[in-house]
Amino acid sequence: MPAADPTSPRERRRHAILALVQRRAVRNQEELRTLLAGAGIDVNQATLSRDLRDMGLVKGPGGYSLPAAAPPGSAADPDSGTAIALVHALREWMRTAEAAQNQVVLKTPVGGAQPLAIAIDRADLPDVLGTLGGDDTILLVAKDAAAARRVRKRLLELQGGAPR
Amino acid sequence: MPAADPTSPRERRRHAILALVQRRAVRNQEELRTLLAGAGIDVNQATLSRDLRDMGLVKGPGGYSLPAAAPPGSAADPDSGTAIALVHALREWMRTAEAAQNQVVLKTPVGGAQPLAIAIDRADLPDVLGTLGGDDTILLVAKDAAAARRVRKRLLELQGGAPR
DNA sequence: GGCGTCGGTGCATTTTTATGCTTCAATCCA
DNA sequence: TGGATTGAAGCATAAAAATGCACCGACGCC
Repeated sequence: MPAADPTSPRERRRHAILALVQRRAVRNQEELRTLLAGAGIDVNQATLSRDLRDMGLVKGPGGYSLPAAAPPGSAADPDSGTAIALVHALREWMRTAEAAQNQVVLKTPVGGAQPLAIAIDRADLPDVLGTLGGDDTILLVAKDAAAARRVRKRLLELQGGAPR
Repeated sequence: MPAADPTSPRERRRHAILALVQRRAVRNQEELRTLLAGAGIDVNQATLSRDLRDMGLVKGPGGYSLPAAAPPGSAADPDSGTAIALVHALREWMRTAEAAQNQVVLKTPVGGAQPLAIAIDRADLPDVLGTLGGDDTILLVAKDAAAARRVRKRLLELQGGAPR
């Protein structure tokens, strides 16, 4: 299982994608492919399509970008696939989870915070009042310390839990 | 010039699109077409593509959605087309602009606030510290009352200004 | 060491989206 | 009223993105 090794080619590539997309407008996958090639990363369009999807990037009139983390109850897809998506995202990105006061701080590899934050938002977990995703850190806000601890526990369970 | 009449078919359609997209996940334009047809609105895929672009909707793994209005200096496309886009957006959506204290309140038709807010964000206007888009209202925050008045004036100029 | 499993990627193809060009209806003058 | 102008929208097609399938290399287990 060649997976979340922090320096796997896959992860390097995704970091590069993230950096590119934040720096300049990237209008399509072919353009992205060229840019990556310039950075010595060769990959085909199919893989980029999958990367972009997995990273949660969105495509708008101005090219690809990170969606801002939305407030938890907002218009997101209501189907129950979100739970599965969350488990996936947690396994892929969550490195640590610590509760502090009424907050939970999650650490992720660089670039993982946004997609994970989005997955958490969409899952609309109880006790989670709001989500704030940075680059490699996510801050979850809960009502009080007890709620924060519950959230942390639940995330860790989900990550470790049910068979893949 | 069959344009921004508040009840033009075009505007009705766009409101319907907005409502649909907020209510459920719409994964592609064909699906959107079917949904609209169910609401008695017949339109082809090409027009939807243009609607979606003009409204500033983005497509992510979960379907189409409104991008959250970002803070003004954030990662957006840096090319100068933004200015033109802003003029377009203003003409399409801005109904009124009033300054109050250090703020400017813009009114738009229902559903116009998000796309216009985004256009304003991207244009990165001087004096604009932040933008908050609702459904038919946008709040711009400036440093002080004088700055707010300048912003309002500038927006009105842009809207009325240069030949189309 | 051989074997089965699994994730990741490429290739080929389908599906989805964007767009050039055309038509049509509404508006504005003269 | 007649003619010019303009924007919206359709049709056909090009461009871009998603995906089924196959392969390959890494790893765990026997």
